[in-house]
Amino acid sequence: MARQAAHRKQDAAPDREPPRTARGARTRARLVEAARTVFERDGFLDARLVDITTEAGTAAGSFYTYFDSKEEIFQAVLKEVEDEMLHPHVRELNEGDPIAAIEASNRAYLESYERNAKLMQLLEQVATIDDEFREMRKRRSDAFMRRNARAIQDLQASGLADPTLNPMLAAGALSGMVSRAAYTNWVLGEDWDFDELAKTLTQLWINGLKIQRPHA
Amino acid sequence: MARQAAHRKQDAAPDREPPRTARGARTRARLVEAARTVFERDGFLDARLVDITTEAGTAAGSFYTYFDSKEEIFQAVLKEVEDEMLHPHVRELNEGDPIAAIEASNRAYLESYERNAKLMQLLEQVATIDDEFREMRKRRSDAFMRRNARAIQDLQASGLADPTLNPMLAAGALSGMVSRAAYTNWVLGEDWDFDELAKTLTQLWINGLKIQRPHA
Amino acid sequence: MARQAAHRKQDAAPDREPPRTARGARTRARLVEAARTVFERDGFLDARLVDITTEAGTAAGSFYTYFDSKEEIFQAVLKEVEDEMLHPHVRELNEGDPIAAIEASNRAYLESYERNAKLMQLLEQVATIDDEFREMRKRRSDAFMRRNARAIQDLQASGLADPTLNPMLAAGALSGMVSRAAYTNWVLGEDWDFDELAKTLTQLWINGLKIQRPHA
Amino acid sequence: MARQAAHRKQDAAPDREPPRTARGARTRARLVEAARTVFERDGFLDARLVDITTEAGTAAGSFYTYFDSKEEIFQAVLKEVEDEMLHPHVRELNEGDPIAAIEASNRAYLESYERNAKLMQLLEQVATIDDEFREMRKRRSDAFMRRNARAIQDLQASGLADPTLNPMLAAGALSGMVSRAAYTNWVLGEDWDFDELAKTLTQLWINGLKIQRPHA
DNA sequence: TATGAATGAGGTTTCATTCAT
DNA sequence: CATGAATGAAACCTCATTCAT
Repeated sequence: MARQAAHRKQDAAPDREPPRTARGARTRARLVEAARTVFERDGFLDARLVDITTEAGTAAGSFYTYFDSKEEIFQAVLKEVEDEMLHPHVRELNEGDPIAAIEASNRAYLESYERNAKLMQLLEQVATIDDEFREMRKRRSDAFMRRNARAIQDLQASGLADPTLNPMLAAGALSGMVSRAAYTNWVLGEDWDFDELAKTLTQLWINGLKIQRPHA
Repeated sequence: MARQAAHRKQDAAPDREPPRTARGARTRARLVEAARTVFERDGFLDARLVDITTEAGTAAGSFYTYFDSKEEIFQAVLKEVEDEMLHPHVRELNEGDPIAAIEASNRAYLESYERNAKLMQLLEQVATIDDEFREMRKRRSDAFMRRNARAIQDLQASGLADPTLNPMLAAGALSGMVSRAAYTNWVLGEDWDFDELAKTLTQLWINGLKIQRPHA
Repeated sequence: MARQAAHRKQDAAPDREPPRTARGARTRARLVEAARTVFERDGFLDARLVDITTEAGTAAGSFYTYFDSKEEIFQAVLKEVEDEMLHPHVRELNEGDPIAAIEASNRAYLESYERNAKLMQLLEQVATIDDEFREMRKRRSDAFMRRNARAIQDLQASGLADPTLNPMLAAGALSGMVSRAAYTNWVLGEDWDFDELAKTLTQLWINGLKIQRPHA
Repeated sequence: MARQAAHRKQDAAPDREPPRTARGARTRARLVEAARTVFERDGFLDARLVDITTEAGTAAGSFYTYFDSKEEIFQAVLKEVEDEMLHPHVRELNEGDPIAAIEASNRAYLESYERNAKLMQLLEQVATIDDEFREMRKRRSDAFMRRNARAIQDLQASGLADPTLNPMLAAGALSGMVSRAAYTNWVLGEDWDFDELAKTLTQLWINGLKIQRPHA
């Protein structure tokens, strides 16, 4: 296939079975690791399969023993690093202090973003290229948004947040604010101070929801 | 190629001169229009030069009479539609009612985004692909951010906004919130209600800055 | 293109590694042989890569498995036939009879030139086209010139050659005379008699240096 | 036509008639002058017709009002500078001192070569590319060779030159020696001292023919 | 005669994918 | 399972030449 068309939709991958032998597992693992290296270095588009196999120290043909396409190995890379890809969400919002919870959540997200900036940039790129991946990503975001929306609803029900806000939309918008700010800072290279950024985002989030400290 | 005369190489595109005849201007315009059609239909990556020339009804070679690359004609497309590409910014924040100004600004941005959703998606894609374009875009965003930051500072100085916020960061974050929400809605297809969205974003913006109505 | 990964660019060809399999070596050899055939038949400029791959019986793309450009495969052709590309030089000038040595050397050169006339014509052509190749060729000529110059110096020191001549320049000029005559005859098609030519050149060389038979 | 084939033989040019108007003559002259500039700067192969017309300050299409091909304008350039393209020949060999005549002739040739080095390089290039031009050049060389051969014959007849030499071959070889040395020096960039070079070549020529000063 | 844009044949180059060993 | 060479479909790009104005 010509290179320019490499990102076009391929037919659904029928969940390939895992390698049968230990050697196979090792080779596959090497390929996934190499793919991450190459993707982060060159971006998804500029990464050639042969770059990945070279980096992995395998023959070009071996790629197809484990993957059908660049998209597929990219999915495998993502699965490998799933834990590092956080979404901004407020954990345990109701337990104890909601403001502290929001702050902790934002800081955790920003720290993770900074640590994995190259990967996050990659995600942004692939999301603009590959429909399937874009939808996968949206599903994940939506899940987080719903979770945050529930937390907001709870606060509103407790009289601790602005009751005029649409919880779903507010959750979506505030999550977006944080992730966009992180993108601006570490992908576009805005060079904001980390603490300032965390503080400002948290403040805007809290102000935005008009969160008040619960009555003790 | 070795035989390529060295003196002819040009690194930076030295602002190609415009067509000298009416016919030339027409052809160029047809190409730019065709490019926009093809880009919006197929995306930047899948657009082939031959698609553009075919759409424009010219020979493939004519492309190079006016442009050197897909990137260059994309720039021309952008220039053509520059007015439609708004940035979220608050116009005339201090004259009269700042809340109304923010609301008007956000609505204008969202309307523009909705109208040009395909183009905005394209922008996002190209920004993840092409460094040069990414930087151009950042420069524009920064300009708007600074403008909004000044408006926020003025409000803070007048005692009408949360004085603890870093104006620059707040401006960046809130702009990002709006543009990210628009992206989520019209590119990722979130399908939020327009009025709800506008209202929520404005509310979050106002809450976020703790803006108060000026004393009459 | 902007998307070309920067780190992949290579300015100087970093000595491509040889094929790892026998099949690869065979294919490469077929390509080099085909290239020689096509170059000699069509000249360097008119030779198209597709002609070479067709002649070699490979796919067009296979060319790039082994070479980056027409220039590169031309170098490979030259390397293959290096032994046949003599420079006019006087071997073992001092051992025994210098006149016989000069004559033998000239005859050897002319015979080689005649045998490889097509190739020599090719060399002349490429030398006028490609700077890199021109310099490579000059380096080789210079080496031979220096060698002949030393021989001339020795003769001068022994009182057997005109001591007023600049050895370096004389060596360069006489070598040039021979190679130019060969070019005139077999490339321009002058159709001189081989023996006459060899005799005349040798005579002019000997006269030119005023070489005398050593005293027995 | 594709560029790579630009040097292929075109059908014989049927001696185009000269421009009818003064303006036409001026445009043609500008084109020829521009062609020389561009050819000397870029070489024959890398010169594009559009470069020439741009340099001449005319439209691309105007080229075909006066010439049919790059070859044709090249011929026109040559005609324009015919006087500067000397061949090494011994003028007025018999009148007075033959040695002085040879020296004068060689110096004149070398001076001309140095002055027009770029042009001479161009000649070499085109001679390896274009059959028609190669033959034209050979015809001219042959004429000079015959002239020199006659001079040599005269000297032999007068007992002033080595009678064992074939006059034609000797003339060809010695002319070739001089032109090759000039090429080596000013095209290949050997950087020999002019006077040394002239002296050496003359000495080799005289020695080669075993020329003796005529008896007064 | 001058203009400069339009044409398109013909080459080059890339690289995902296949396949014989 | 591993290898690495072979394939060929697509793209790109150039520029001599033509042509409408």
